[in-house]
Amino acid sequence: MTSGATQSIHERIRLDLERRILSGEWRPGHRVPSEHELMATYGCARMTVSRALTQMAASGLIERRRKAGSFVRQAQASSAVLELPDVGQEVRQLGEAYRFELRARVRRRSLRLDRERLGTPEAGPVLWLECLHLAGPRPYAYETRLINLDVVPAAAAASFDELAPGEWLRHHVPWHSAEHRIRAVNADESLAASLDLQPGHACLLTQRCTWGSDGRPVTWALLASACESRELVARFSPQRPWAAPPPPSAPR
Amino acid sequence: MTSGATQSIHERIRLDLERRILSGEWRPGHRVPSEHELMATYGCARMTVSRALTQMAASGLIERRRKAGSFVRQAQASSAVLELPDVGQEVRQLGEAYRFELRARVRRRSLRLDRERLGTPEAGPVLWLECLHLAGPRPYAYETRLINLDVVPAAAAASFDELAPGEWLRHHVPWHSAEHRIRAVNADESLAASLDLQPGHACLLTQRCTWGSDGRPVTWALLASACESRELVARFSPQRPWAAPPPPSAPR
DNA sequence: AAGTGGTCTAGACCACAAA
DNA sequence: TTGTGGTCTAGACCACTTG
Repeated sequence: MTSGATQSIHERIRLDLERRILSGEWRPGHRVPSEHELMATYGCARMTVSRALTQMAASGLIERRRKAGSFVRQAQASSAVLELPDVGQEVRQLGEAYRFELRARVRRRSLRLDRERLGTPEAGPVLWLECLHLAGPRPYAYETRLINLDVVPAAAAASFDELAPGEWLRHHVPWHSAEHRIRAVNADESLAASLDLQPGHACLLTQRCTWGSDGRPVTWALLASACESRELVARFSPQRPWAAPPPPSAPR
Repeated sequence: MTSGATQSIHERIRLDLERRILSGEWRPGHRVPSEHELMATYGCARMTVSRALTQMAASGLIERRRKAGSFVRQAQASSAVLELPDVGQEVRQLGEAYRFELRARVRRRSLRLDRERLGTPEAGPVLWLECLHLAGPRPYAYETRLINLDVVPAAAAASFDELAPGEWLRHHVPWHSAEHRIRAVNADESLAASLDLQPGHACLLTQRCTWGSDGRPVTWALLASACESRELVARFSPQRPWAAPPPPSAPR
């Protein structure tokens, strides 16, 4: 009924319950049948029912409370998944030729501002980079970046002529958590000159701070784009707020 | 070792494996031990191991292939969870008094532009709203909104004097998917006047389109704020990109 | 006290894909 | 062909928490 492909029992149960919730038939606060009731309804083992309910609880659709039961949660459209591709990918998806130019590269002991940006008290060496990303002949985004050489010493020797700093880091730092701050700004003279705009032109800024698996700050980056060049998209779907992105490629 | 609270076996297995991956010990493409090997390692049933691996696959950390095994996936820091609270909540979190003023309210047959914004060919009735959100005495954001009265006929009778339109909808429409587009813009004269700014001042725009559980468009909204007022934050953590937000309150 | 969820076991059968 | 994951069963014990 609901889909064409072969469907496991726990999947069928989950989709049945989700349909009732998403359609509004079961309002927030409504009590979902207990595991024993669902066992009887679907004629299956308790673990199978439990699996369906556990998934729904993980996705935030229901809340489970011992002795009380499972309840439909309040709608929570307050978070969405924001896609943040590499600048290069972004440009190529627009059908434009991508290239970048390294505009500045300074190795230095961290200044106070650097340490504030990285959120660390340690006064280690850092690498300061500025980089212009181009879509065809036009400037697309101006990147200023700080790399913590205490954490990524190899960056000091990187040439950044093939890979842009952001991509280079993604290839050399195993994994990380990150925080993005998005805001608008009127371009100052320096930024306007870099992006070939009039001063005052509205620009979109995305500031990213990244931490390594040990919690130490890896890099801080600010990406500025003219308002007409760049737009960010975030999507929310209650069906699968937790879903994994599709496999980009098979390993090996 | 890893945490203080009591820890289930599947959780312990998952954290063990995640630590190896996040630390870089197991690079992308590395083969994770098979379920049988992990059974032997941890001395538990296969279902327990399977549960840990299934969760990791759901979160995108590994990829599972029959006959081949489970493999560490490529790092994918390209998506982050963007928090998008109600404007009212946002203002109150800044420690300011929140109120809003309804500035326009028009019921009409949908214009062509309305249908484009809603993404529907149907020429049904719509409600056009404009609304100023204030933080203390200062304008905080200007909202323009279109509500599809075919889908939410009750909105025609709503007064919007207690609840802002966005909150009213969240209470009256059961669930939905949504798409957000974020960009910057120079304020035109009209927007500048509404937000008490100079024309040309950079503003952050978040445009939201929402669909009901049946896939029909519910509402389209544009929120504009002066660049210094508002900043969006998106976080990425490979540990739990799929994690449900904490329960805000118990149902009932 | 009792109902509910949380977890676990020791099997089982099957589908799939790589060797 | 065979190892691997995907799913399921029919129990079990425990913890929690509400009635």
